[in-house]
Amino acid sequence: MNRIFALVDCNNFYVSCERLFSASIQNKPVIVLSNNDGCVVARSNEVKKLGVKMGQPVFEIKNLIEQHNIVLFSSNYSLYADMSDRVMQLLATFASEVEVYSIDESFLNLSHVSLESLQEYGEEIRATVWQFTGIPVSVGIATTKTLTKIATEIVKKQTGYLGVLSIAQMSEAELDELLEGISVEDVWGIGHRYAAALRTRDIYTAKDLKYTDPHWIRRHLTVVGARTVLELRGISCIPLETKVKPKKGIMSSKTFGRPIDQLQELEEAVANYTARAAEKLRDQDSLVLCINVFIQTNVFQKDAPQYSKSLSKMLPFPTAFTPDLISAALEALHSIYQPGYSFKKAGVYFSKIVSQESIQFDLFGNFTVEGHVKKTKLMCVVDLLNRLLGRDTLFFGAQGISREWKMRQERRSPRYTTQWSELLSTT
DNA sequence: CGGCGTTAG
DNA sequence: TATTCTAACGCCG
Repeated sequence: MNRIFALVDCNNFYVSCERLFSASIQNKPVIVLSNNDGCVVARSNEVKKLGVKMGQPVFEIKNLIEQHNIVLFSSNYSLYADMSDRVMQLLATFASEVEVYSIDESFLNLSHVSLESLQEYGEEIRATVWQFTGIPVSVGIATTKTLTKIATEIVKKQTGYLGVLSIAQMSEAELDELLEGISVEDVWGIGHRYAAALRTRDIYTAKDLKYTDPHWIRRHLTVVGARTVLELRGISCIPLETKVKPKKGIMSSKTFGRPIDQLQELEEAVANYTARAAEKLRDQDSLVLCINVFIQTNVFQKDAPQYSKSLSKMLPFPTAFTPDLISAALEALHSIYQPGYSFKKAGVYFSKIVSQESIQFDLFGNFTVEGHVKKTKLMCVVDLLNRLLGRDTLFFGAQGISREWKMRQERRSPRYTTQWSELLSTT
């Protein structure tokens, strides 16, 4: 029996979240900004029509913003994450297997639904999410994950589908007709580089790609590209990943709100990023063995002196204890720091991540079981308090207090759904 | 195995 | 004046 997949994709997700709490921006052009309010990361349809691109720097569209009264928001991740949870919980009631693919997308296994009722089933999913969360979604249904992406693409771009399209029951000829209308760079897994390579071989549409020689694809687009071709042919080879896998790398990095030249401020920033990364690490019950610290000046400032350096440090034994990680990070920072530069960005990256279960004892280092247990318990308490009472209720001295280097976020909406003090009120 | 390139959201 | 962040994976040497 053929498998059936659905892709449920929230429309302009961050913008839709903001619109839930503001009646006045329903049909207005709305943009959500990246960290530091620097780039566009979400656009309402009105803004897409104006030609604003994903990731575009805000300063490039300053005039457009004024001319069209575009409403700007800083990103409000507490709100988006909470709304995402609510949507995903609802989706889980429609299928026994769900893959939460990103903050605004899930794949569902719909193999239990008959071909004739797929369209209707999709419409029920959409109506339910809308009723209980107010978030509009698009649903694409097909026999492979790559084809669900295409169905969703069509739903979003062409009017008349009302949010749901099943192409699972279509004949090969009908399918090919649809694929002919999709540019090859709009196929999932084909980015701008691969698209350019394909165009040199006169491959312009999803249909062209579907009928391309698999050996050529295998050579030039790797095994991933070969899978994409098979998926376009209706052969499912990208399985549903239902289990959340622990991350193999954890990164915490940010551009500063303003350039930094003092070592002490860099230390604060690096300590903070390390603390964040360590939280994520403990969240997935992991320990880390290798920590990498990097700093860089403003790469866009062409005429300013540039400096960029990173350094990895192996830890003596795997740990998730924030103070130990901060010490290691600061040591690395001191090795790479050069005075006389204005730094604009720093980051911390954890690699060689292992499960807490499979801890390897270090015979020669100063690892002791008692010490490990004590540190684990302490971090448990810190995490618990911060979860209950808000981030940074407890933090380490090295993280600093004033944090003047912090990113700019001048237009963040209230955390309506996760902070009692920020509930929507009418007064 | 590390570095690089590519893609995704 | 001004330009996100995070993660995965395949290939190659």
